[in-house]
Parts: sequence; structure tokens; C-alpha cells
Amino acid sequence: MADGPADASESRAERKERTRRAILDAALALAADSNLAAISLRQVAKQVGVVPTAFYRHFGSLELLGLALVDESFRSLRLMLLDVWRHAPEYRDFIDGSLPIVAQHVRENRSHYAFIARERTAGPPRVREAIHHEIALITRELSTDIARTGAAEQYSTHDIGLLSDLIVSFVVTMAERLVEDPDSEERTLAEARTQLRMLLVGALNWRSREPGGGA
Amino acid sequence: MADGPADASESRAERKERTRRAILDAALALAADSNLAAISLRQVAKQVGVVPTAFYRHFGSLELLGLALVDESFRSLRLMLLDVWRHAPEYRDFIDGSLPIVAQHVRENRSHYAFIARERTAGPPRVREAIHHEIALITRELSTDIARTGAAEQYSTHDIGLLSDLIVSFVVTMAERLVEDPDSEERTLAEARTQLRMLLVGALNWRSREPGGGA
DNA sequence: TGTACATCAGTGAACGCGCGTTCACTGATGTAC
DNA sequence: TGTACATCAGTGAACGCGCGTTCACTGATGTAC
Repeated sequence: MADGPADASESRAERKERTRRAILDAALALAADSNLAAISLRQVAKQVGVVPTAFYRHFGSLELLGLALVDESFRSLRLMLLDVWRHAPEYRDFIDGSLPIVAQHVRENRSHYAFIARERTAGPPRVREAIHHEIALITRELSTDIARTGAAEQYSTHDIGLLSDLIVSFVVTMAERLVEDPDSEERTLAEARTQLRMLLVGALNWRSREPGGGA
Repeated sequence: MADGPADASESRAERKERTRRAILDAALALAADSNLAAISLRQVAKQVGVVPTAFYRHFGSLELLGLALVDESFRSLRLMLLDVWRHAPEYRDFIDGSLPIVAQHVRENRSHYAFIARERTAGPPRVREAIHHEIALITRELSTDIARTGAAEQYSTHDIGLLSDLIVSFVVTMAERLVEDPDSEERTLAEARTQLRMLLVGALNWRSREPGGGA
């Protein structure tokens, strides 16, 4: 930052990290009113309290800054979900476990999720790709754990993949709603729980009721 | 337009409408590379072949132009869906009917749907609201028709609403995928059909299998 | 511990450019008589 | 049908402003000896 409190106990590297953090937060705050493609490097620098050219000491472009934000956003979420799934013996526990965890993560990282929700469809191509990649990773991990619990024994690997995708897409939609209207969190979460049960109860009966299978 | 072919058979009103159309198309094309908030009135005017100030003869701002595009995008889709639903006697016909119709509409109006997919989460607040309103209308109409066919007799009105929302959210996700990757339309559609059946077979068994109901 | 040098986060001036919006205007089209 | 006037889509100059990026720089922090 321009100078900040001239704390002698802070190393050069620590000061640099503090400025980097401030740039990420400023970009998050500015993009909240529109989106990454619509904000300027100068706006970010001004908000941080630094001269525009200082930006380049930290990121080569706004797009690279966006990729850093995607990385931040998903890192802890994936760890939290993996932890729940590993210790959930039945599919039912996925419901009662995963939804509140996503809701909590959204609550604690609102601006990151608002960023993801926007840039997922409207961001620069590489940022969109990074987000889709992260979501695909989560979907694959869910597939693994559905297979592990044996909740869908009658499903082929392909169909387990489709089921995971259905669930993850649904949770993405829920997360977008939590971001859009934080005040309705309780109701959104309750409705999502009901909907996810509708979905799962049905899905688990699917193969047996339609013996011919697939399409 | 600047002048266009000086066709004497075209009235002043017709010429104006032609320019208006060209402005809408130019905005659609320019926003495709980023989004509405990131394009400029001057870019649009340049693409149309008109002086920047001429823009104001047609729209008060880019945001109002965005609202016009939302309106255009949903008008024919809703009519098509209503037509299918009115003539589909069973829930199963909703599947085989609605998905291809949405897919066809996306195919024929790709740039409009790309616009909607982007602006739904990243657009100016009023544009976002307009899109959510249109989607909510479709959800309500689906609820009415699910109730009409009696496919979910055991459901309360509230639960029919949740089911409709689940289905519409799913179709929105599918539409976004069709926009994102038009070349995979056939596969996306086939997978979506399977997923929607997983979802519906489950949902229709839900109440009977969980007599306690809701959450 | 003290000195001499290297590193590098942040500075500040400068550039050419595209931005939205204002304003008075032009001249073809439309209309009233 | 002809004339005189009204309408209005599009023009073009002008404004002050914020943009990304370049460049040579400063001076505090870090390091080698």
C-alpha cells in the first residue's frame, strides 16, 4: 500500500502480501456493482490507495487477478465437502451435510461467491473455464463418493456421473440464490432441502421403475 | 441507419424500425464477447454505421436496450411452452415435449440466450430483475399445468411450486449449456432427458415414500 | 557490528485514445389545406 | 394536384474525463562480506 502504518516489524514480503490482499478485496468490492470486465485497473488502484502502475507488481492483468479469486473461492469449499462426504455413510447424509456447508461457506465468503456466480457465465473465457473446471472436479469427487457408499448400486458409472451432475447443478443454483438474496437464507435452504429429497428419492427409484434404463 | 439503400418505398417509420433492429443486433453481437456493462454506446453506434448521438433516438440508455432484449427473448419461448403444456395430457409428455422445444429455441436464438445467460447473473440490477421475473412466470405456468394434469395429486400447492421450480431451474441450466457449447447439443439434450427422468420418477414417488412429508 | 551494494514495491509524469453527453443543425419525409 | 409548414432520424463538432501502458525514478528493506 502507499505506505500504511510504518510498522518496522513488518518485512517487505509481508507488506507486499498486504497490498496484494487489498487489491483482491478492492476488485471483489468494485466488481460487485457490475463485473470483472467492466471495472478498471485504475479504479482498483485508487480504492487500494496506490498508484495505478503499482498494480503490475502483483498481477499482470485483471484477468489473472480473476483467476486468483477463482482459486481462493474454491479451495476451502472443496476441502469442506470432501470431509463431509468421506465421513457420510449414506446418501441421506449428503443432503443434511452438504447443503448447510455450502450455505455456511456462501455466508462467510459472500463476495467471492457473488464473483463466481457472475463470472461463471459473464467472465473472460479463461475465468469461465477455470470455474467450470472447479465445478467439474467437485462433480467427479461426488461421483466417487456416491459409488463408494453403494447408494446407487444399480447405476452404471455413466449414470452415477449424470446423477452427480444433477445434484451439483442444483446446489450451484441454490448457492446463486443465497448470494442474490442473503436475507432469505433460511427459507432458501429449507426449500432446497425438500427439493433435493424430491430429486434423490426419485433418482434412487429410477432404474428399478424403468428397467429399460437410459434415454 | 446512416442512409442505407435509399428505397423510396420505405416509410420514415420503417427506416427507423430498421435502425432500431440494427442497434439491438449490434448490441447482442458486441456483448457476446464480454457483457452489457462492458460495451459502449459508441461501439454499438459504430457497428450500426450511425453517429453516436443517433442512439438516443431509439433507446435512452444501454440498460433500456437490455430490457428490450430480455422482452424479445422470452416472448416467443413462453408461447411455445404454453402450447406444449396445454396439449400434453401427462407429465411424461412434458419431458419429451419441453426439452426439445427449449433446445430448438436456443438454437434459433443463440445470441439472445447467450445474452440472457450472461445478464441473468451479471447484468445491471433492473435487467437481472426482468429476467428473474420472466423465469418466475414460466415456473408459475408450469405449476398450473402440473396441477391440471393431476400428475402430483398427493402434493400440496406449495410442493407443486417447489417441483416446478426444480424443473425450471434444471432446464435453465441445460439451456446455459446449449449456449456455451452448441456443438454438443445432441449429447447435452440426451443427458438432460435422462436426468429429468431421474428427477421426475423420484419426485412423483416422494410423498408416498416419505409420508411425514416436507423437510 | 558496520559498510557497500542489490533488490524491488511503489511513484509520478506523460502518451494517445475512446468514453457519454450537450448542442445547434440539416434535409428528407409527412401532413394540412 | 400543388404549396407551405411541421416533424424528426440522423449529423458533426465540442467538452472534460478516465482509460491502460511506457518509462525513468526513489528510497526503504535486505544481504554479502
